[in-house]
Amino acid sequence: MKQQLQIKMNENLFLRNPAQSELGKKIVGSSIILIHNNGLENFTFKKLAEEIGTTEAGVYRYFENKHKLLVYLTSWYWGWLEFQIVFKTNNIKNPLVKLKKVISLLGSAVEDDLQTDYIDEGVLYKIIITEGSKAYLTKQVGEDNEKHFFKPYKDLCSIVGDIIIECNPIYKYPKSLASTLIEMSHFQNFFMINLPSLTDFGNSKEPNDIVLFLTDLVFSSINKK
Amino acid sequence: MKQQLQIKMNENLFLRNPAQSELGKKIVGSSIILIHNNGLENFTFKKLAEEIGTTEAGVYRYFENKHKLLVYLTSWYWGWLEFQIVFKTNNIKNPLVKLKKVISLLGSAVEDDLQTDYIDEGVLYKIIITEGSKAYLTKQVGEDNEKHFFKPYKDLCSIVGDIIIECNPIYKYPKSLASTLIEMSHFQNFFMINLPSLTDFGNSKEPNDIVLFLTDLVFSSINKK
DNA sequence: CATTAATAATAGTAAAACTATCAAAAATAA
DNA sequence: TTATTTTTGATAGTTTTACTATTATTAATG
Repeated sequence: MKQQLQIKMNENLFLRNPAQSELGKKIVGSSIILIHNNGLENFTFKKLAEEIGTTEAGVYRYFENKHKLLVYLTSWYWGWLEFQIVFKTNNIKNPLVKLKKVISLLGSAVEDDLQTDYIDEGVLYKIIITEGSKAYLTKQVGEDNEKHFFKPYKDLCSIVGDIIIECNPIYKYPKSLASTLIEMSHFQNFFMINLPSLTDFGNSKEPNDIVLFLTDLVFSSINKK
Repeated sequence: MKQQLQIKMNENLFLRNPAQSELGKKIVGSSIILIHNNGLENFTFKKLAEEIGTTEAGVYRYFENKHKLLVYLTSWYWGWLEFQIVFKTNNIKNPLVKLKKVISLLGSAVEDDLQTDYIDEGVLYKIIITEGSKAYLTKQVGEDNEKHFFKPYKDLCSIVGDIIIECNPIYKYPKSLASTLIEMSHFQNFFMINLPSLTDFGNSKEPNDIVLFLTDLVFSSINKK
């Protein structure tokens, strides 16, 4: 019997749980592809409905609107990434080694995880880079936060922050360094591809160079005497 | 005769130059207020037209669409900030002192600059924090970049990168550190206000704490032996 | 004063973002 | 297995957004 990874999602993000039906899974899976192809702004529920052979109303039965769907996708991603990080650093005792591993997991292109059949994590990673911050850069961030929509993201930051503290218990800015690290793993990637002069990796276009930069950035901060 | 600061804007951002007419100035000035009040997503040309007593068509004569207007506003801001930075660090010889000054200019709340009558820089700063990255986090970033829409932002990053290089000529990531610094001066501010657990300033809510964090971050990186 | 250019007023279209209804199909429970 | 509930498909409709077009009026300029 093959195991399936299930990410527990906030119930307020959807009207009907998309993970529990074929149509729901198609909505989630195809929305990732379509957002990647069209960009969030040009992605519509109508296009999505056509793509998967249902109607607009069919999509609306699962998600109230585009914003909730985006928050759902980003939450799923952060939950998935937290799992990856916890899983893959589980046996590492040395916090410095652990932190290095985290940075490389954050920065390297994600390949499709076969544990989840209907979601292509590689494409999801790409839309998180371009569209991810739009989930919280809104007027309703406060309300959304009260509904715990950003819990997976905050949990991940918290885990990274805790590792930083393990590395250096007197470092003053573990949370801000963690959020900086996570945000920059995406932004430097976006810049490298799209606005290369904002980075030092415009020529190589090598994701691992970002990992080296972030490693240098983080370890300089926490190793300072 | 009182001096007016004019920021030179890319001609492709508008259909008619808003800086050269009363209506144009009202469009720019009020759009800042309305985007701040409604958020970019709920801001429409219709609301803007009503606010300033013209019609939708009136606004469309100046800006092709909301995206171009946003890019215009962000460009204006980066151009203005570059001017502030160049002006206020002009007499500083020591690059370390200069860099510190830049960080504090980036991180501190902007007060209304009286040299520009129709733009409230304080409010503009706030919308740049929340909406600024949406100017380039789009599907058409490549095209927009070819039209040099992001030149003011790139110029600013370049100036900051050059100061970093002056501080430490062998530092390997001046451009990425510059873009990290600039992005984080906004993101940490946004997080501090809206998602405080992602920062170490949730209690104080003091912008200057962000300056201290960023100063520590940058100087740790460039002072490493 | 004549000409050109900018604006206001009005109207209209296409698409996006929803909501509602009802019948058919599928899942589930008795 | 049938009865019941749930989910989906098909269709239709509303409101708002994002735009374009037309013409008369007003303001600027030569």
